Amino acid sequence: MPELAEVECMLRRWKPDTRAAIVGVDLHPRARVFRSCETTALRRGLEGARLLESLRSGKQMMFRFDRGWLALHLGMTGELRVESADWAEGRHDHLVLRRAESALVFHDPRMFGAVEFTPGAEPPTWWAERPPEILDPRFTRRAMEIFLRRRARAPIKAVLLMQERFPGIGNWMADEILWRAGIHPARAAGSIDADESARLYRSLRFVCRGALRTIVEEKDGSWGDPPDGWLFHVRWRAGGVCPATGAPLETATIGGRTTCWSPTRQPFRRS
DNA sequence: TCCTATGTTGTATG
DNA sequence: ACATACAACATAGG
Repeated sequence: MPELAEVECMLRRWKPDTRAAIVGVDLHPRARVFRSCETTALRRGLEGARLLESLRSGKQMMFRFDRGWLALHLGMTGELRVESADWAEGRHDHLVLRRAESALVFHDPRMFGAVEFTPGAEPPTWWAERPPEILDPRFTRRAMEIFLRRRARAPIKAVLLMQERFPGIGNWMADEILWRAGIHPARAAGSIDADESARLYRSLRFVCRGALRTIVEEKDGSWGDPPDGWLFHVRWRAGGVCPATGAPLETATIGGRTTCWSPTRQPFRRS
């Protein structure tokens, strides 16, 4: 499920609260989501702790407590919820942080998600070294182009999914961006010319901004759909047509992922 | 039964 | 050492 905007939406459910301390931590240490987590340190660090700050970098979430840093990744099916204080954990509720008035729940059926805990005042180094967000001024067209040149032989679709340069982009957003930029997903990243690169950069920022705006409008803790006219609304539909040209869409596996594009708007060509 | 799934990582190969 | 491709992870739903 979760790409940039959905992760942001989940993040906002776990709001900082400097008054409410964690009074209980429920978890099953053998669950796969704890594969990189020292669960005894997590218990020790979070019992009695307060959530000071909820942060996000791409799809990665980071919760700063007064006694340590809790990193969560939602994988393919992860969700964050806030439930009542007496919440009885269900089958896929892997981590429950209980407070006096409510419980913070991390739920993930497929367990591709991950939990990590770093005790103390300093965050882990990977967090300190996180790449710039796509909407950050430090995400420059030049930095994007240098990255594309380094990944010259890989399909552009696969390159857009690389979190080290395009944090938050997932399968549907990558297709949306390439459709908007008029670039065929199988094009080699190194063959993108200056005009295409300018369109790609603009589309990246447009789609990120648009996706985030839809979630900001939501009040009830769930996210809305992207705006009308986006590829998103038709990309999984059998017989879907391009919102811009009306021509039939195409689907294939590119970069290891199911990919949808409009052959009329995104013709394949070298250059 | 078989196929799919909005993600990442380890491993093999070039 | 670096870039690329792909199986594997675990579960639910069509």
